Amino acid sequence: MPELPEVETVRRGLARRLVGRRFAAVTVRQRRLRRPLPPRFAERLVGRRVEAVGRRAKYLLVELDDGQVLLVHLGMSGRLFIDGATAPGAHDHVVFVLDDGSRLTYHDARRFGLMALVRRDRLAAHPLLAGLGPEPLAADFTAPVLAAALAGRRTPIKAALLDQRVVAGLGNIYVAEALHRAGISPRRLAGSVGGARAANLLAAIKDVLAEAIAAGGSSLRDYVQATGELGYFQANFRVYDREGRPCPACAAPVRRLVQSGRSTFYCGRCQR
DNA sequence: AGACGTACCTGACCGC
DNA sequence: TGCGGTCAGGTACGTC
Repeated sequence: MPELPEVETVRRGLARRLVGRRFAAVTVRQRRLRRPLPPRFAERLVGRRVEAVGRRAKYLLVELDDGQVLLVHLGMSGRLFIDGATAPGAHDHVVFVLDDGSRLTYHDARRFGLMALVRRDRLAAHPLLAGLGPEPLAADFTAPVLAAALAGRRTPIKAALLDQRVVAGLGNIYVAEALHRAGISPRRLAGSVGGARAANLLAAIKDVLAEAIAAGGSSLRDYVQATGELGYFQANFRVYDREGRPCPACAAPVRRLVQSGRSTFYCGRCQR
């Protein structure tokens, strides 16, 4: 799925196209996503004007003129794209028609995504958002904050960084890339990442996310930007999905291991 | 409390 | 060409 850089790329694309527009019609073709769409979903959206498109972690926050926020999570295979008048195809679950005649389609083969409607003043307390850790690119996400979140945890650092309560927005790809940049083994216990290591890791997280956003995100097998174009950060992966190929830093072959059921790519020489 | 396995769902890909 | 097995960017839940 889209991780933070991909969601941020979609957010920027949506903001350009949606802000100031009204929903003229909303068609639900499949309401069973990870959770069912809210009751009266289409009725609650039609006629509403979009005031802003924000983001928290991997959630898109479409702010509406009646104080509601349309919250969208893309799961692993969710896409949002503006298209013309083509007929909806397989896995096009929701079609939003805008007042300028353009259409926004939500497409999600695996249906691990979700949408919710939340009052803006209740957003922070909403169960989907309340437990999220700091935004990794925010100024107040600092090395001491990261070190404190990791302190005492006996789980591998790989698993800790995937935990959205520690830091919100990283997924399997960017965790692997950040750990490589920081020279930290994915197997190292989270609680042993403090001091200079935490500072290195913090910088690596911020750098890799910022670079990926600047590149328009990554595009694996089913991720496309809001505009339909492909991001190209995947060309810059140093370890992710590069098993057996040389580490860009030391040329040792990139290795793969499985941690809590998920692939981890790393350099056994650079990462300790 | 925290860590682990499993479930959700479909498609792509690989080897036979 | 078809079939079965494996894997995929995420999260939530049950169990220990």
